[in-house]
Amino acid sequence: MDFREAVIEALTHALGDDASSLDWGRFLSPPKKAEMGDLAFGCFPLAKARRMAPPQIAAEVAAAIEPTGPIGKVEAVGPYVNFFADPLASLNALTGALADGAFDASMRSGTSTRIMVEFSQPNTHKTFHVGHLRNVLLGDALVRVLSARGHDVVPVNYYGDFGIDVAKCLWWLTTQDVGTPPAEGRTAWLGAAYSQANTAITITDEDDEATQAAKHAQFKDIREVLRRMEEGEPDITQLYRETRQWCLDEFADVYRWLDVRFVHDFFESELEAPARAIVDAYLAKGTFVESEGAIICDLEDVGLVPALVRKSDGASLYMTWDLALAADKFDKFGIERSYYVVASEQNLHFQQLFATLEKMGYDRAKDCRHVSYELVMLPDGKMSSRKGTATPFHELRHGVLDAIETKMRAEARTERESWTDDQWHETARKVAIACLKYGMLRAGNTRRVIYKLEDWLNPEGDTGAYLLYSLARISGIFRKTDEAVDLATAIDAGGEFGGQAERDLLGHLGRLPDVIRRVEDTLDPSAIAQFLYDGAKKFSRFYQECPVLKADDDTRRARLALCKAAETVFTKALALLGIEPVEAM
RNA sequence: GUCCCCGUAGCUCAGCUGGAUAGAGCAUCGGAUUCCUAAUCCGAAGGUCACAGGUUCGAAUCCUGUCGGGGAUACCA
Repeated sequence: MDFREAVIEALTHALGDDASSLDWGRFLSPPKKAEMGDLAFGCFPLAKARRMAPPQIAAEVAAAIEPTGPIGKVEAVGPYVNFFADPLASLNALTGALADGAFDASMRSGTSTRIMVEFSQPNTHKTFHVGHLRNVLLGDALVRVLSARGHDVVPVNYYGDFGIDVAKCLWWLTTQDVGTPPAEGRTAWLGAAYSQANTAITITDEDDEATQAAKHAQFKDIREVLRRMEEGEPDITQLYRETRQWCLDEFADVYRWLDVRFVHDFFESELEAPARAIVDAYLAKGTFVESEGAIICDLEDVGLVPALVRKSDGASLYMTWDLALAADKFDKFGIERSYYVVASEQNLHFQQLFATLEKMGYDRAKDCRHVSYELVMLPDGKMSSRKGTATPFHELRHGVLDAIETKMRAEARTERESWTDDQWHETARKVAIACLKYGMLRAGNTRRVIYKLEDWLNPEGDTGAYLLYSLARISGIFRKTDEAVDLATAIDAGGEFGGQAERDLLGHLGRLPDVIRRVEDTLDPSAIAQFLYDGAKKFSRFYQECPVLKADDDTRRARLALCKAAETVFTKALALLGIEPVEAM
C-alpha cells in the first residue's frame, strides 16, 4: 500500500461517517512547506457537521491516528492534520516503481489517442531567428510529453515556401548586385534580401510623388516575378528551386542540431490547387458565400467576424490553405486530435478556422486546439524578419557554444583533464542546448520572452546549465564508487536516512507523473521546467548536507538509492524537454 | 468600439482545481571549500499581489468595474 492510500485509510477510520462524502483530491494535498510533512488534510469541510473549529477537529483526528507502515508520523498544526511518510518506506516505494515500470505507467494516460502536432512552420527565403526557436522547442516538448503520456503522436511541419514574400526575395536577387551567398547562414542571407526588398518598396510619409510612383512600379515588378513563378518560367523557377532548397537544407540542419523530428512535411506551394477546389465546392454548397466581391464563411452565429477564404481578386490566403491542410490531416492521417503551435497573434485566425471547419461538417473540429504562446521580444520591441531586426539562429548557436566552451576551459577540473576535443565539443553542445531549451521553455506560454544574450549565457542560477550540473554531480558520485545500486532491491535499514533534505527530495521526485498529467491539459511544458529546477535545488541541498560515500553502510546504501532515483527521474524529465544529460561538466 | 493575453520584491518570473507566515533566480550585503564537481550551498534585506468593489468561514487565485502594457479586429502572411 502506498503512502497516500494509507493516509486515506487512516483518515477514513478516524473520521467514521464523516469521511464517506469527502473529496480526497481536494482536501488532501502536500503542505506548503516540506518540513510540515508530506500530505496534509485540511479539516475545513468537517467544521459545519461537527460544529467545531477546524483546529480542534485537527487535534482530535491526529490523536486518533496511530502511525504505522508507510505513515511515519502524524501531527496537528492549526486546522491541518499533517502526515509524514516513513522515509525508508517511501524510498523503497519509489525505487520499486522505477524498477518495475509502475512509475512510467503512472505517467501514461488511460487511453491512447492519435494526435497531430503541427509546429515550426518556417518560411523559406526569410531569416530563421530566435523567435522561431520558441515555437520549435514548445512544439517538440509537447510531442515528447504527449508521447510519454502514451499517445500516438504525429509531429508535422508546414513550410511557407511560396507567395509574394518569396517573390520579393527573388526580385531583389535578380535586380540587385548581391554578391555570392555565404557558406553558412544562407537563409539569413536570403532573409536580408527579402528585408531589403521590403524596405525598398515600403512607402513612407517623406516620399515625394516620383519616389512613390517608382515604388509602385517596383511592386508591379514583384507581382510579375510571382506570376512567372506561378507559370513555371524556367529561369525564375530554377532560382526559386535552388534557393528554396538552401532553406530546407538549413532548416533540416537546425532540427538535427536541436534533435527535433517531424514525420511529415506539408508545403504551402502544394496546397493552392486543393484549396481552390475546397472554396469552389463549399461555395456551391452554400457554406461559403460571396461578399463585397470576396468569398467568406459567415460566422456571426458563433460570435465571430466572417472568415475570408478568397480575396476579391481571386487569390487565396492563409485561411484557404489552412482549410485544405486541415482537410488533408483529417482525411489522410486519421487523426483524432489536431494541435497547432502558433503565436498568439493568430488567436482569432484559429477560432475562425475551427468554426469554419465545423460548418464544413468536420466533427473533429472540436478536437482541434490552438497552442497559443506569446512572442520572443527584443528589449526594445518586436522582432521582425520584415525589418531585419531579428538575431539569426546560427548567430545565436555560435554565440552560446563559444561562450560555454570558453567558460569550461577557463576553469580547471580533474574530470576534464582527459577529455578529447570531441568530448569538449559534445559537452559544450549539450550544455548549450540545455541553456537554450530551458531558457525558452521555463516561461509559461502566455508570457512574453525578452531575448537578451547575456541572460542566456549567465552561468549562475536558474538556467539549463544548473540542471545539467546537478545531474553531473550525481554521476560524479557513482564514478567514485564500485557499489552498484539495484533499484529493484528494497533496502531494509536506512541508518540516518530520513533528514529534511532527503525527505524533501524524495517527495519531489514522486510528483513528476502529476506534473506531466497537468501538461497534457494545459499544453504548457513550463511546469516541467519548474519541476526540474525545484528538483535540482532540492538535490543541491541534499548534496551539501548529506555525505553519501562517507556515510555508514546503511545510510550510504539508502542515499545511493536516492541518488539513483533522482538521476533516473531527472533524466526522464529532461528528456521531456529534449535535453540530454552530461556525465561531467 | 469589441475580443484575447499580461500587471506579484529594484529586475526576470513561480504560485496546481480558493486554504497554513505569498516563493525562487538576478542584483545588494554577510557567511561556508583539509570533505562525493563552488556553474554550489547557507543567511540578511527587499511585497498595500495595479486599483476599487463583490462572492466566501477564508481571495494573489473566482466575479464585476477602472487604470496601465501588449496583441487581434475580412482582401499581409
